[in-house]
Amino acid sequence: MIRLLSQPADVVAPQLLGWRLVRTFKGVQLSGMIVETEAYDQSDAASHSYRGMTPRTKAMFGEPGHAYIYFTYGMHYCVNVVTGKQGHGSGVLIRAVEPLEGIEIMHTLRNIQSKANLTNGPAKLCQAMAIDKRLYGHDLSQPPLQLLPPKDATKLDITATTRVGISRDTHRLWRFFITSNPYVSLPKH
DNA sequence: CTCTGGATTAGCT
DNA sequence: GCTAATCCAGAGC
Repeated sequence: MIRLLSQPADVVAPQLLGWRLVRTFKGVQLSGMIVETEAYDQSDAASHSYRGMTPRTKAMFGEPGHAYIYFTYGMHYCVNVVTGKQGHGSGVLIRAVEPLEGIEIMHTLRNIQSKANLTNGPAKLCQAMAIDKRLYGHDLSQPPLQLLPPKDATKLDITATTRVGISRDTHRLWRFFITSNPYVSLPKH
């Protein structure tokens, strides 16, 4: 797993599709299959690591396989899997998962009335899985937040597009999702 | 110190 | 399609 994660973010991002994100929360297991990712690298002006290491982005420059979590728009958290070698600032943003276990708890954590999906957006899945800054820098090989390989080696049909919500380096095809999966954040694009 | 805008989302028009 | 919500990192002075 570390062998995979120490590669560049744009190489790792499509390969994390089909992996599971497992959160142990109050003794209950919440899990989902990763269906959408985006790559960010220090050479990329859209990345938080572009301007070098700061207290906020420290984890992106740390060990691969740990969590880089950031807070944005005054209310949302998003989670990345740190990639690349120690000292290189890169990571893979988890943009959507397909809920597998603990779906009722996720509904409670999301606290929404609408039928909008539970985990089809980077901040939505963090809310549904109780992921916030307490897990900043967490080693994803350990509970209470783990990244686990797919159970089977089915070859996935993957689509690559430009990334969502950025205003610089917009041309890179660094967003990856499982083609036709209903749990991606923006099926069209 | 002050200012700006963001790897977003829900709810309304 | 539009925008409020609501915090703080990063930049500029």
